[in-house]
Amino acid sequence: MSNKVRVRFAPSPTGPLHIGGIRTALYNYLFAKKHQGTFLIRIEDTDQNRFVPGAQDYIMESLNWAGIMPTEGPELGGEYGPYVQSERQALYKPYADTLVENGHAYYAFDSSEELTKMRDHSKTAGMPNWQYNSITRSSMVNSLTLSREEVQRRLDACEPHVIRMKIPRNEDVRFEDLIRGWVVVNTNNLDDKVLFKSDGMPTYHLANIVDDHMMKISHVIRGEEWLPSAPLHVLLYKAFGWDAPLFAHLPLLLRPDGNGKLSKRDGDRLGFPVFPLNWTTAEGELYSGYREAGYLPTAFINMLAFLGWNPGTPQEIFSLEELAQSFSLNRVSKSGAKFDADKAKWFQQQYLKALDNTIIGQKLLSHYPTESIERLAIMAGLMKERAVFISDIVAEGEYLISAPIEYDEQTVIKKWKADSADIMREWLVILSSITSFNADNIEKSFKAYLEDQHLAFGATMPQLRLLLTGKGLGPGIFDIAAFIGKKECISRMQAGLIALT
RNA sequence: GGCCCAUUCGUCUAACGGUUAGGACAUGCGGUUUUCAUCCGUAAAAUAGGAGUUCGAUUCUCCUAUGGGCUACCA
Repeated sequence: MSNKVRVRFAPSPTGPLHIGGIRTALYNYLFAKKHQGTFLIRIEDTDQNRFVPGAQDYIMESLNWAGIMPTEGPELGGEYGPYVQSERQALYKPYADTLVENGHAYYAFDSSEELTKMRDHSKTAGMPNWQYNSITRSSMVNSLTLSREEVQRRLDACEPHVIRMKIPRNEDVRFEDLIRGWVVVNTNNLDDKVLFKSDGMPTYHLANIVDDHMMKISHVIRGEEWLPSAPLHVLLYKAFGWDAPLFAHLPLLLRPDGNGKLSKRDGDRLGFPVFPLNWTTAEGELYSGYREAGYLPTAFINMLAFLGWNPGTPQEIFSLEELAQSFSLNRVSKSGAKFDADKAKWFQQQYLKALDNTIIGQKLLSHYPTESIERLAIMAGLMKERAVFISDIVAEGEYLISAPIEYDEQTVIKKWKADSADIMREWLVILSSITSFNADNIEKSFKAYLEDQHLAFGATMPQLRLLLTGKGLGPGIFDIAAFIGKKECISRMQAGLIALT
């Protein structure tokens, strides 16, 4: 790549960003990193009606959590700011005017009410796809049909109007998408899109092209939902006489069941988050997020990277740096990917397993503030192999910290026999006499006792586990015993013997 | 309806004209751990259909089907 790579993620603050958006941001980030380029964020808030307070902060916080912060953007600043389109508002009108002057655009005075009426009419007449285009514009109220004086009069009277792109008749627009190859669309299928709205704001199309040009964007990497408007964008670059950036349209993230793209309600309906972070709507409705569900950002990113991309090698676990090294747009797949919640969990499990025990211990501290980091790290080592989330360690390893208050019914029925109490009482005496109370010694002495009594380990161990933990399964029982300590073992056994007899 | 994009195991995907169509997740079955989990092994599981092009098509072309996206003074 000869020119400097500059890519952008351009969300609109209309609500929380879902994981498809994060993935788009991620691919932009990876692409920039890979090519020593710049990744920036631009907030596209040209629709004042859909603005949602807090959405912008949510977006930034999500990117920050995921570890894919841009180097230019709102609050971050940068050479090409401001990075919020509403703050750039004054900038766009002259560009729209230029297009009118050189004949690529025109003023249109038709109200949106008239237009919807128009569409409804033609629909009932059996023409479902009425468009404001190269044919119909000649019968509409615009600067192409009105006299010069009349147009000027209306403009002077501040009559509401928009500026529309004058799409040429019967031309093939072609561009090479980095993921899909050549895409060709005939302009007869395009309509005269509004570039500048009557409220004084540009539409996405205008603002996007102007900003991408001014911010020297080299590659536009965005979702497939933008593919149909890419020809319009190509036409716009041409009309301005600018070089267009290279385009790459990413496959969509699809819902795991049935059909359609992932939407915000799917997550909680299907039992997995669709959002990076929790989001509460103004009405008080909560959409759950990956962070709060307990996912490590590293696992989340790794999982997301593989939804629509693969390195071409069997390696699946990638750090962010490794992803950036390996990433390439031509290994991005063309077809939409159904989100797989099981695979997401698997990634999380892998990352938890690899996470340092002391780090897990530190995170456990908020649940067990009276415990030492050292002990919590041991707890992590004991529990993490059978956990997916840190919360599982807390939930399943509770007995490591405090004595059981109940005993698993099924295990009691299956493993607690008539003679169990006697056996455990005897063993308790021996246990009390163990001097160096570590897992090895406890195990040796327990097994020696069993041998002496001709008891089977498999039948007896669960009884000890039951007394100590209240459960029928878990980590090695001697590790548990050593962890909770001799004094605690004795008191738990005594309490258990009372409870179970 | 129109336009555009896509189509390999249930899911994510590999194979860029020649492979017993590979891997991962999930699933089944074994083994290790006298528990559970981990780990290891193993099984089942796919080229949407039809025409071409070619000595040979998962791979190239066309048609059909299916899925998806777009079709606003939303992004």
